[in-house]
Amino acid sequence: MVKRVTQKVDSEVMIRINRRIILQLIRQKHMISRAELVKLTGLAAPTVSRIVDRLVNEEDLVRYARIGDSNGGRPPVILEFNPKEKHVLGIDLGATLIRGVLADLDAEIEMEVQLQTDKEQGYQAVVNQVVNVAEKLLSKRGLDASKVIGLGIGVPGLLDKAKGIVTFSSAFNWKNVKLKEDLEARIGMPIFVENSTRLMALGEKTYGQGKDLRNFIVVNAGHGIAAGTVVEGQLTNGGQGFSGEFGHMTVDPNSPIICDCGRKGCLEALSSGRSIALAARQNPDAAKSISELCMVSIDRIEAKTVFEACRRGDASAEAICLKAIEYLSIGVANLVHLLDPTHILIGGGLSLNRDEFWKPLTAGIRNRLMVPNREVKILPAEFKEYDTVVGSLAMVLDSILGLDIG
Amino acid sequence: MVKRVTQKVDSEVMIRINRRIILQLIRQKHMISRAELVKLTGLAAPTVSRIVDRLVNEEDLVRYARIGDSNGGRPPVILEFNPKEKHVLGIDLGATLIRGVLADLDAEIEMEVQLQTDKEQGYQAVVNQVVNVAEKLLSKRGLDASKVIGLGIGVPGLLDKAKGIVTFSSAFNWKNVKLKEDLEARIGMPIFVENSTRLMALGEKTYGQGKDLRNFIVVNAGHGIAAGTVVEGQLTNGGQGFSGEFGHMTVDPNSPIICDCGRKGCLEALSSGRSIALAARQNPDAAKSISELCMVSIDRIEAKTVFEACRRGDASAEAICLKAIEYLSIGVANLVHLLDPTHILIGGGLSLNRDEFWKPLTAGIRNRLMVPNREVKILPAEFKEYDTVVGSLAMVLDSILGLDIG
DNA sequence: GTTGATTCTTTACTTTCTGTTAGAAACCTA
DNA sequence: TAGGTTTCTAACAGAAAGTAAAGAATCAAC
Repeated sequence: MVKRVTQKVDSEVMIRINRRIILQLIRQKHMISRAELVKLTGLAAPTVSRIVDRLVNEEDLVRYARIGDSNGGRPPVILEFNPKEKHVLGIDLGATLIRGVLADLDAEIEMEVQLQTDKEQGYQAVVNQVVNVAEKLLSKRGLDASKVIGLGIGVPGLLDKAKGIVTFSSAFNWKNVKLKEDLEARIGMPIFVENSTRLMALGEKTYGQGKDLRNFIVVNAGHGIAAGTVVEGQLTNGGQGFSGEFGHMTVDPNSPIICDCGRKGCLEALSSGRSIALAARQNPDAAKSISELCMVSIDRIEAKTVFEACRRGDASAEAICLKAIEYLSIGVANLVHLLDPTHILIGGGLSLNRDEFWKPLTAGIRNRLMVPNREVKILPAEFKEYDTVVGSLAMVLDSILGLDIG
Repeated sequence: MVKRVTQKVDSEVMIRINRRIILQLIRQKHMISRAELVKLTGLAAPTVSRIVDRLVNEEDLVRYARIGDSNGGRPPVILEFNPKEKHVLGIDLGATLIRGVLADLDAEIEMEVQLQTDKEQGYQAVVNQVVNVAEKLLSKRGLDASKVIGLGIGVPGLLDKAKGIVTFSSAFNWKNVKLKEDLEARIGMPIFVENSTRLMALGEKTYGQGKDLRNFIVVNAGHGIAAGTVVEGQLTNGGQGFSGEFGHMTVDPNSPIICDCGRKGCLEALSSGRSIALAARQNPDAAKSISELCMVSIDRIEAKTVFEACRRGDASAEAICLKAIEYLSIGVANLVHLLDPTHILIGGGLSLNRDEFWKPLTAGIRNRLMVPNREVKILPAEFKEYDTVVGSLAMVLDSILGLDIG
């Protein structure tokens, strides 16, 4: 067998690409007429009609929604993505929280289930929890698996997307677990596994702030730290699917703090929510004052608590937060210099804080950028804590609708 | 005017892509038959023949070279990229050296001219030098501009490729100079301007180590430091064309050393050839011992000298080199975690040193990588000091041959 | 040498896309 | 109701790739 070099184009590829363009637009614009599709794609009107016809009559993916308002002549037929009675499941498998959602084919969330992650009990327990969440989502609506086209799940860690194997996850302490296989055996539908941060980027790219952007980065600043990068319109996977391990960027080689990965000075060990909580708990003065101010016991102090203390004017908390944010700014500035994105979207738990997080961060980043790079826009991720889940929906829909191919 | 969203595909696009695939293969494989093209592309034989026909008879870009050896049947006609009497010019505009080459359409270098860069005299003087180099390359062969399809030039710094404006170059102290325009006025042929490091990556991708790779990074470790990244087969430009400013990654925020860009702890200020030379000159002990050992005056100590002293066993020189290399390893490891390339190619002046550079570098990088990322291969760039020049040839050929589109 | 198999290339024809042109359908304005 | 506008469709043309089969040039075997 000869190894093909590049993808040739024949009429089959041609129609597949044009079909994809049209399907993408219908999905993105939500409600759109054929006339508009003609203008946006540059395709001839009969071509658009033909493709839409097939999507409506053969593939059953699109439907005629209603007659639109006239623009001075015959009113357009408005098309919409066919919600049918089909649904998608998306799960964000976080270190502390499992968030599952049921959505329609427009990725509109219809129901949500949350569960505290019980990771201490090991891998099988977590798998059980995921199955549980999926079953709850179905049963509450009285749906069976046949009404669901698939389940997308975002996991923090390194993984082999195609095989659905989690190669390594420090958050869960997993090595080479066959998550896709194990879930497919329990849940009767196609399962898609991907890194949570890359899913955040995919979510923003498909439905959020990144819709019309070609170069942007989503920074997931939460319990851990990672980045999803979109370069020239493409979500990057890296050579082995490990792209985005931003948290293990060394930002201070002289730092005494050792990361979970065993190395010194990792961004994640200096800026993550986990590290902020740790710093507060381990500093007796800070721990005492934060604990008193926010009325939680010292071993219950979380990053959120530290930021709250900061907001209430606690100096020791502020010092901890500013230090962490400073390192994060260094890391983000490094990203910008390297990849020159037009936008930086920041999500994850930390991004849910207000000025006490955002002001020093944006200022810190800009201070560290070379002049021309300062054009970069720094924004909160659109879907906040739902970013990964929205991305997991996008992933399933992309696969099923044939939108993720060449 | 409506903004198009994605590129539609019609028969014109179809033939353009297939033409490009075939042309790329002919260029890459150097000598290839239509039968092989059929196998490699998956296109039908008549399709390949038709496209090749056009390339031979209408476009005059390919020619029948000779009859190949039989494989048990009718012997194949071997095609080659048509060298005709056409040529390309490539220039590497370095901070210390201007290297110009004349090459055939296979990017085989036919002649070379070098000039010490006279950047102290300002922009116009450098433009004059470039014109000079180009004219020498032509006149020595008795060629006139009509025999040359274009000139590609690599410049260290940020630039707007399309307009050919160098936005900022610290090496030359230029701001917003219209290099393309100014050169086109003096040299009667199309001029293409690009960042030197991205050209290194393009050179490796087109003709070198990166030929069959989809995710790799070329690190230019020389006078300055920068990186060219190829992600999913695409050379990245970034949102504004500023991608690759690896040298301004902060690797030690507590370092007292201030970079040309005004910030502290930039990789370039800690690891570049310039910084190594500076460190040696400014440390009295080291300067004295290196100067004596290598028999050069202190103000003539360059990075090369320091490495030589290191090779000859000078401890102070070794300390300086190891420190610089350590920072470089940190930077490269950061790159790997972020983008997960399969290969790292290292070029630039520093890479021309031997074990005293490579051993601590590869060891340092691997030490700083998380386990699964250690699969990455670290290799010297194939074309060494000719990398940028080869890339500039590739750029011109790509543009002229229509290979850089869609 | 002649014959048959093998490999490479071309010829003639089919299929399947998109595009063009013209006209029908459905609305607005006057 | 008439004329203009926008949207959509029908019929046909054009262009590309593909298929099948024949032709061309070799090798191998008798």
